[in-house]
Amino acid sequence: MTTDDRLVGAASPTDLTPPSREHRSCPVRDVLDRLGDKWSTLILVTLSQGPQRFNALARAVPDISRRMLTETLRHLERDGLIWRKVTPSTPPTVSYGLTPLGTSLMPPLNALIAWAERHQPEIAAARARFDGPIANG
Amino acid sequence: MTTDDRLVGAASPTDLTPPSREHRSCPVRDVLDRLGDKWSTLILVTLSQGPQRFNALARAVPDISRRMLTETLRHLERDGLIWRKVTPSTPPTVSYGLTPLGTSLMPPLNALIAWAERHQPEIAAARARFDGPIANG
DNA sequence: CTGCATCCCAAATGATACTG
DNA sequence: CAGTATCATTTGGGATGCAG
Repeated sequence: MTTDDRLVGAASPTDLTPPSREHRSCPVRDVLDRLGDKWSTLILVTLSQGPQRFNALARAVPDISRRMLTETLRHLERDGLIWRKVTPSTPPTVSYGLTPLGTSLMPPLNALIAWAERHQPEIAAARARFDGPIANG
Repeated sequence: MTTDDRLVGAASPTDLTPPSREHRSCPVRDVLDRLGDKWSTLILVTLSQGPQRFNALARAVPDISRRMLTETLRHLERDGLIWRKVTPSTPPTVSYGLTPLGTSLMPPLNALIAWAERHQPEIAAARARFDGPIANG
């Protein structure tokens, strides 16, 4: 086995079921895919600063459409990373915030963000090196 | 400012350029998006076990097509996370491996994977709680 | 063995209008 | 205010065949 079992949803050694299709059952990939879905990380980081209402989030995450905001919030809520509280006033207000589970995700997530920040110059340099030769012929 | 500046590509306080479009210039989001592109993480983890040849990677990452494997490897190479070495034999062989930069990404990445593994039961439970009421009416 | 080009379909996402 | 529904577009990604 050359691939990390944690990421491909390895079957037990005695289970010879061919992995030809539907590896989606791997829980780790499941979580990572969610974080990679373009908006989740941004929303989690925003909420890590404190609970926010729907429109506040929409304003805080500039390019997101209400459709995507709603959908992403639902996913995060479903996974137990954020809570949703409806105050039945008129007009009704809905606020969102991190759950303890969501809060526990922030340290590793921030570590990744810190890595990205820190190594951004190296990445930019690598890209310049990679892209440059094309211009030179 | 309610949103984390690191993730929305904040301009300097004196730069009032409206952020209405094209936030893609944020380097941190740029990196996170790359990690979220479904295959990059899997390839990085596989390569963290040592250099691999193209077909070995194709076999190690079960569901990937050659097209996606090539493309993802190119992206990672461009970003300086992996190297690519061509041995001009017949038939030619090409091997890939982590660069020091790529290696430096593994600790935070593994931390995130560890979080996902560790909290997977809680996430599954949260989903069951969220999905359950639908069946109950 | 590697990898690029093409075709094609499915999923993701934005825009917009409507509802409670 | 906080969504939901629909439409149109963009993008991701698989299959396949060709080339070095």
